[in-house]
Amino acid sequence: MEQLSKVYNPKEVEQKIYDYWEKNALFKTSITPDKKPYCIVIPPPNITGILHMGHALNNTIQDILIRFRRMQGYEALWMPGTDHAGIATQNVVERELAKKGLKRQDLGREKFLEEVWKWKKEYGSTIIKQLKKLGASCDWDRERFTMDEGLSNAVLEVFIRLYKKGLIHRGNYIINWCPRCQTALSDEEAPHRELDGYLYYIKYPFKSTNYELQTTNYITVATTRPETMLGDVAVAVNPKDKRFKELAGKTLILPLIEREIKIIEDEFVDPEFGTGAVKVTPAHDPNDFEMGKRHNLTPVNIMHPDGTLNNNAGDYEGMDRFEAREAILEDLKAKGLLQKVTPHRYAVGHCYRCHTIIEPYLSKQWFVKMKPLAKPAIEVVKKGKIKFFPKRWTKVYLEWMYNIKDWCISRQIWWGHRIPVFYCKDCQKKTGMRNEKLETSKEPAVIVSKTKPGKCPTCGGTNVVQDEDVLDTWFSSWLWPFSTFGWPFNQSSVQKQEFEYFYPTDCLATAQEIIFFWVARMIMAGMQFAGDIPFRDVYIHGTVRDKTGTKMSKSLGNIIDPLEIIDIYGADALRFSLISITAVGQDVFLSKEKFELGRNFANKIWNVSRFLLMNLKEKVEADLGSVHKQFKLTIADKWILSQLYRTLIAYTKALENYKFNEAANLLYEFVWHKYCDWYVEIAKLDINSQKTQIILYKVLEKSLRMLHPFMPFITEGIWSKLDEEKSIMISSIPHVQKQMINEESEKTMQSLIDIIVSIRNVRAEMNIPAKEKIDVIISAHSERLKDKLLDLESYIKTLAKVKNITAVVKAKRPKQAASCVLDKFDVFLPLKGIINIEAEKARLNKQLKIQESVIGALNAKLKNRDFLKKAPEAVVMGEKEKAQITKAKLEKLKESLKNLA
RNA sequence: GGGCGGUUGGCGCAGUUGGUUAGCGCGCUACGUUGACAUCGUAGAGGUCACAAGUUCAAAUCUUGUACCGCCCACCA
Repeated sequence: MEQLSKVYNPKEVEQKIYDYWEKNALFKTSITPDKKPYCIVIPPPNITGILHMGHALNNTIQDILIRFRRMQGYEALWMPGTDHAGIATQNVVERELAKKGLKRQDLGREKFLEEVWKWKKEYGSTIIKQLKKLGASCDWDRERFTMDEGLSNAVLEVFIRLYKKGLIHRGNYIINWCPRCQTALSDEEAPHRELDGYLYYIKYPFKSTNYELQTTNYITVATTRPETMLGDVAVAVNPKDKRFKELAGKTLILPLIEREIKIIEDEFVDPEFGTGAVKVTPAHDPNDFEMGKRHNLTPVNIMHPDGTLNNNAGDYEGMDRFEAREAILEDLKAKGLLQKVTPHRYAVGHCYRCHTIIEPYLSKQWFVKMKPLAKPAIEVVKKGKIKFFPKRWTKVYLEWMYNIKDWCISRQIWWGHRIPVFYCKDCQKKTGMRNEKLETSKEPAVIVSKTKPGKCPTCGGTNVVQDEDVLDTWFSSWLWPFSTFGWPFNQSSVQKQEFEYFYPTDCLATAQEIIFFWVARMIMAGMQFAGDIPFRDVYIHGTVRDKTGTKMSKSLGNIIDPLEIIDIYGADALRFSLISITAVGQDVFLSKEKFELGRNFANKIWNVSRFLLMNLKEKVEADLGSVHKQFKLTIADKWILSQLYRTLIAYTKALENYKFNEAANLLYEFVWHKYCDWYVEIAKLDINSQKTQIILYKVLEKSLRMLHPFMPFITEGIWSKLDEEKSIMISSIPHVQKQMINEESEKTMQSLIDIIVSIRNVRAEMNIPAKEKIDVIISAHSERLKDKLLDLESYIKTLAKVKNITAVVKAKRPKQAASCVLDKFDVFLPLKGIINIEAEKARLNKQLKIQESVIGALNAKLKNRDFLKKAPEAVVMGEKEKAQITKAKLEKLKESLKNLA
């Protein structure tokens, strides 16, 4: 068999191994009637994306699940793909154009889109390549893109279905407007961030022919955005507010613009806040918009889409909104109308793409009515058909769903699915309607269709134009779990069969940020269009942060690049480290050094495999199930097998409950601290025996299989050297052999470990060189234990560097010896001319102290009548036993101390 | 304003049916190269689990409250 290099070098092998998997089509899936399906759809990364730690964690988790299930015998499909990421991608391409001094408008829509597709072709699969480096075992033949023909068709189909049901409508509302991207955004795309700002108190004078009066007779309003005053159409007070009792209906002169506005009464106004009087700006504030409607006020829009002021802004026309703010404040101050300014902390929406401050902006947009869609999506979660892990997210989800608001889906950009709505200009002319007035599906001028109609079905006119807007990117993402299968299906198509086989998918793994954007909407879409839940489990993992707890982002420069980590430490090290430090649902605080954990572990696995291969005499064919019939097994043999299967049981349970870190730590503990530290060391005693070789080999081989979902590359690399057939990827997770779990051997092994550790301990304390072999006397607490000791002698000799062992029963401490008091044995090291009595004294005293505190606690318990009466019998028995052992130890320790003197 | 998460040895964290001498990794101290591994081995030091009250025979683990840190949601100008 081939030998391995001394240090594991991931760089050499990872790419080759991945190619081997792909070449042999090991990720491929198809309908397999005798297998149960297991399916995960990937959260499609943006085509603009490059792999960051969040991706690394998210996809490692999915790959673990997929590989684990595949090895459990499921037909495990991991459906991959990418998202067209409307605004993000458009921004990237626009930035490229800007370098050439061009704007997208210079190219025109068609040409610009060509550019985007070109960009996509060149860079759009970067992230996919990076996922492969991570080891992702997606079924790449099924890779989808949200703007593929099929997925686009699904998008249009859904739009039309919703429209026909009356769940999509178009209307004038205040929406979140990004003046930089110049598009509408949904509420989710405009997250609120707190800002330190000011509350400006502005005097609005009453109308009077007497100019003097105007400056003394006024009402004060407070605002955080003074520039919006140019769009004020009223001032509102609460009807119950006594201070303003007589003022309703009175006329004010809006400063700077000199427009006459009225004082109105509205319940919405909170008398406690500010001055109790509110400026009403229906075109620039959602509340004011509603108020305006209630009072029949015509909104005054003062802003261009780019955030500069328009011709309703008088002298301020052309200024940017924040520039205008300063100018207006100056002017108000000059006129003595700025009463005061107080610091004020408030939350404002920011564009989630470019972080520009959002402008609440009145415009005509398309909306999805969400309440009816939410209803079934709430039900399935409440009934537990869909489960969140960790559970607490259920509540977050439900709260959001209960308060769901309509979804603004139109975007004023070019890259995306164009809204399948056409307007008949001829009808518009005939009915005298203007485009702006179209609001309901009943309007004859609106034609909803996947393709451009040749002529208007109402009037036969050919003057038909398509809506300029595209759909929110998430309007395609929410269909992802079924659109990727080819929905809507033709009857009896293969796609339909596959869908029926794999859907509902099993698990969706994602980060918390995306629950509302995506998870909630997928559930609604699944229920509405696919007729069933999109997935059974939702696993929400934490956010990856830097070691100070700040979210990693490019702009902050605090990212740790997964590709760099892969380059230095290897993909397996990255994966294993990331997983083992990520507790369920907890955020991860990362620093580069943490990846050493995985690298070191990989190296350990590599080296113990290397050791095995160096010593393996022939191919191991035997099975563990029969090895105990064929050979007489030692304590250590039984112990490692017992531990193996205990580990397997716990490992499986952990993975089935999404406790990835637990499973990882179990493997680490087993492989390193049980197999390597103890079993391999013991096995060296008779490394050439067939029995030992079989067990060494088989335990490693099974460990590798358990490790494979976490560390796919190194396990495959070693596997290929083991003369095993095929790929480890398609081997199976070992089966539990319950009969191999052997408590007796575990107890004995524990005693052995205790003995060896105690001898090593004394050696260290007494500064006995490692090379110097010593004699020990071991006193068993019973005849039976003494017999067992004989089995263990050779282990002790080797592992604790002992020359002669004298086994006795219940012996007293010999003179001139260091002594260790254990549960079932006492160990004496006769040290000729004791090197250091003080050190021994100190050692014994330390032990004495520990045992005394233990016995103290135990005695207190055992003296407590309530404890004896109320605690379960097993617990009481256990404590009594412990007390007995501890008492015996104590006595011996005291005796040893006395003896020493 | 509402909701959620965290607070365990120097650092980073585990610890869900309440009962272990409270674990792990890094770091630290001492020793060590007998050929799997210095990306290693051996031994050790170091914490009464934020604080307070309560439930219980028994609490890091359950309840309530407090403090600090962090996150999410929210139309109070």
